[in-house]
Amino acid sequence: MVTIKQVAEVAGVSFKTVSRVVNKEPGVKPQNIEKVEQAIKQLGYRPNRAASLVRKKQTGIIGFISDEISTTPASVAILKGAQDMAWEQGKTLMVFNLDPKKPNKDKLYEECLQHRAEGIIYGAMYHQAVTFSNIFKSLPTVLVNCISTSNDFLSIVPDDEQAGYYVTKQLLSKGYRRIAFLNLNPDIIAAQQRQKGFLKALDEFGLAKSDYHIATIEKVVNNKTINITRDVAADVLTSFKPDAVLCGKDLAAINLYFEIERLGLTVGKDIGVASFDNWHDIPEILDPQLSTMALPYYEMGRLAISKLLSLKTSPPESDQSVYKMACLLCDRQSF
Amino acid sequence: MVTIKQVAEVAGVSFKTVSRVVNKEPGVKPQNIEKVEQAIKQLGYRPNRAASLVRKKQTGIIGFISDEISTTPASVAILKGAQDMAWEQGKTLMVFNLDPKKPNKDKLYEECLQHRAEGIIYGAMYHQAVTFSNIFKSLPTVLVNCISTSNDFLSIVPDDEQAGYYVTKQLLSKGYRRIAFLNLNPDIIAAQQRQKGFLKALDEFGLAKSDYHIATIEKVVNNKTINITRDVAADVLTSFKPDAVLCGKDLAAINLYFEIERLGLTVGKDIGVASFDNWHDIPEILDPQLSTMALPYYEMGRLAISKLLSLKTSPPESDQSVYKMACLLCDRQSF
DNA sequence: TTGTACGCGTTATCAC
DNA sequence: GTGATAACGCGTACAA
Repeated sequence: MVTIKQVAEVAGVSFKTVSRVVNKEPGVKPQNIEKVEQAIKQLGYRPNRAASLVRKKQTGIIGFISDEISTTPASVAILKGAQDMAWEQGKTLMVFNLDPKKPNKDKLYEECLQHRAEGIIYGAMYHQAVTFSNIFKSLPTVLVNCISTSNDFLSIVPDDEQAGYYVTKQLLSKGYRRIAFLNLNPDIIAAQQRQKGFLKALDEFGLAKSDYHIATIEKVVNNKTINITRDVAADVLTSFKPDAVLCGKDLAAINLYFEIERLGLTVGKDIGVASFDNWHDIPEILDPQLSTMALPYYEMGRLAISKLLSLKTSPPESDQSVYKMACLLCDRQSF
Repeated sequence: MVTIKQVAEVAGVSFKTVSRVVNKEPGVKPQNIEKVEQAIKQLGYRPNRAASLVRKKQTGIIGFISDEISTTPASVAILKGAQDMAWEQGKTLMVFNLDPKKPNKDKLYEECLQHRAEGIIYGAMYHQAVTFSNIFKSLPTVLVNCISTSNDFLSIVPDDEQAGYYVTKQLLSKGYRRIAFLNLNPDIIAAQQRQKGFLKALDEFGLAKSDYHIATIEKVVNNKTINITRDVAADVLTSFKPDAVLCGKDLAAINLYFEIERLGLTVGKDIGVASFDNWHDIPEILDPQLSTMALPYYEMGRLAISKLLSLKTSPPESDQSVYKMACLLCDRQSF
């Protein structure tokens, strides 16, 4: 490997001058800059990142630990947001994924420490509460899409209550008055908060208990969540007869569309449909295209980096701060 | 930050002995190992990876450059496979994503070089031909899900021809004799190769031209691919009247299911459906569940690392080697 | 504007 | 078994 000294020799200057050119420090004769740059090109020199990191106190590395990257697009979007923002801020993201077979957060955190990361982002695949060991206190840490069970980290989560509230208000303001909510597993945070928002919106419009219906489209069997949208939708559509259905996730909305068509109804005409996620290409492949509350994963990833960087300059106001990010409605044709 | 020397002082040994313990080198008195480990714990010492990398020749770092991580699950699965295999081999993956707005492979490659990566994996989101500059020759490089336009890199791609051939044979052996192939954009490699396999299987069964039908479900307008499955399916189903449909991707199979139901037919009973991808949760959310050719992205990621590591010990047999990985049928209930 | 001496935290060599 | 000492490639401080 070519070193700074070899470049110096070829360029006919001291290696320090080369260092100055490489790091764009001011105060080098243009003539010498030229000479050095020529030598660099000629020899194919690349700065050795590791060597420079030893000397510098700031490594510019941020560790990103993800709880499971493959199953949902959520963690991917978060990662992308974080990566983009990190890049813009001149930082490098080191990404580590938990092994789903034997998840060991501490081991990955250890890895980050060894790389002298300046901070850690922990991203979860769905909005949940996670328990962290004390080792996580070693560095500034920001949680994304999850909160800590002991409430001691800065967290960035989607504002699921706002999402439930907003989309319900939109349905109501378009005239729908008999809404069924096919919610996710009620044990998860998102489901609880969305339901809260849903009820709040209904309440504001003065709707009675008989005007809405809430059902669950997920069943947990042996720790595995299974999707029962098809059956639940069939039941709710025929018995409750809603004029609009709010669905817990875009994927399940596929099932819902099928049931609605089977009953001879048309989505967006006979019955309104709204959903949550804005999951990849799903909303656009459906006919009519699905109006859905987009979960702001990308923006959450971006914000995580900003917050992390500002954490380092100014300590957090309180031990617990949870940033709830507003969700936007992707307005299409389903209601 | 705690250094090896501080540990040595606390443990009452020389810093080289600490280094030996940390790196698990043999030849240290058990007594001293104990002392050192105690001191490490007490001080909270973590080895400085950067410093170690300066001295070692092998950095253990592999660069992973992905052309666009967010749009498709493909690159995510490839990444995960690569990450798992790298971890098993004691290597660290440094992940870089191309900026879709201004993709600059060379810049990211440069980054990898500066980190003294030992090799590079370049992953694409769909099976395509990519052009690389000469800088990519600097390190052992393996391409995944793409080939080089100049055929000078080891590539790992799905065997789309085999996939098309295999799934068609399965359809035929189940008795289907009038098959429509709703293929992807014919400009992409996957579409071409699958069609080749499709035709080969039909030929082996001695089917005439009138017994099959090929249509395209993607249209390119202003460099944007749009999905026209719904219309194409409606047309093909009513005019050609197939007894089975082979669909280019799971997402489009959703549209196909809708059209089939609309015509009063039942998937898996009146008409067989097969597809390609095994895209996340889609095949399982459909009713009946979709039988589809799984693209072996995860395994491709794993193989990429293996091949990369073996490249370093033994140079490639020839300049161009393309590994085509077989696709497996995920047999469910749609045919 | 340029160069020298030194140190960063670690691994490698070799003598004890 | 152990520990000086050198070396890795580079940044910092300061002198020239």
